[in-house]
Amino acid sequence: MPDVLSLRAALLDWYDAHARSLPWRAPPGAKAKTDPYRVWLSEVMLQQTTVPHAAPYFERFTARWPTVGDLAAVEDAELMAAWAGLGYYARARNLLACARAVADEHGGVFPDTEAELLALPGVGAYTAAAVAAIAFDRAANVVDGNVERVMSRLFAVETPLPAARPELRRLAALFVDAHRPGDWAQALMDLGSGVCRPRSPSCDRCPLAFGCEALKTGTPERYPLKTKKAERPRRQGHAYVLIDGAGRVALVRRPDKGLLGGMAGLPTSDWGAAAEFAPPVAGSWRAAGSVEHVFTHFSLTLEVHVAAGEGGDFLWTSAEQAANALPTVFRKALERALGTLSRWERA
DNA sequence: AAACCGTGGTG
DNA sequence: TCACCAAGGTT
Repeated sequence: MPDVLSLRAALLDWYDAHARSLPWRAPPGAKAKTDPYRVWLSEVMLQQTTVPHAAPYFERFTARWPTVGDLAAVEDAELMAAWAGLGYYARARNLLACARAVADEHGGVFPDTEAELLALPGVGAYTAAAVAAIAFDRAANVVDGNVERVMSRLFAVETPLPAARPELRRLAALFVDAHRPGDWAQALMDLGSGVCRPRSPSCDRCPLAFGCEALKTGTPERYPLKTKKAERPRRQGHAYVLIDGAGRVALVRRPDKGLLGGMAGLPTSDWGAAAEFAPPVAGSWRAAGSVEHVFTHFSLTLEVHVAAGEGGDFLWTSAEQAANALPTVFRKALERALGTLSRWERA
């Protein structure tokens, strides 16, 4: 059994020397903690999202909305447009709901306990613990995918995920301490992302190698064990790009719930095993080829169609503004349509 | 509690 | 190529 105290000391020492510098992070041991607003915003953006993908969004958001009060005052559509491309759009809806809850119910100040944080929209067990530890120095058990992987390897846990979650959480709790809880959480995540990686872990650079049970087995990358995932079904659909004389594009606002909820979108058919061509308005529609997109739980082929037209119950938006406000699947379709149009015009 | 919910990088 | 993966939360 690895010695918890030695491992703790080794990882904190390693963090002091090797901590990544990130836009939302205070240096190791810093007396002035990061603004809770910035910690919270970064944690929400980083849910299931890589640092390189989230970082530019974080910079834009904090430049535009420096405080939680500024964010709370933003219009829904403006926030959804700013989130476009980051994915998991429920996060953006909950982000706004959370900012408004902090503004209206907490006097514009983030609560500093895990329980109160957990009650906020879009803040689950992980995010509540992370904000409590990093922004408020609370001894919270911060468990994310990195921590699960590190624990599963340190203790060579043979139970596969997701069944192993409770056990991994108990193991992680063994290390939680009132001494530097925020640094501890971030040290574990830096270790998980840079050293104890899912594939080809760098055990030769690992400060915890001396106590790692998985390393002793000779195949540390076997951990954590996982149960097989179901395969992704394939769906088909049509997307309709209607363009008026001023070069504006007809967009719709998608329903708040469900896939891409609350986002601007192109008019489309239903998506299923097969899709019927039924454009939203009559006109001389021309086929512009297709685009592929992969969502979490299905793959989609979208046949793109273009026509000239105007009026109707649409949000008429300049092509440039549309490209910036649309989720990626529709941005692909729009680019396909515009590229095809310019080829036709040259011919 | 299993299913749903995006995107881009990677080997 | 494509399956896997990333600082999860909600229903």
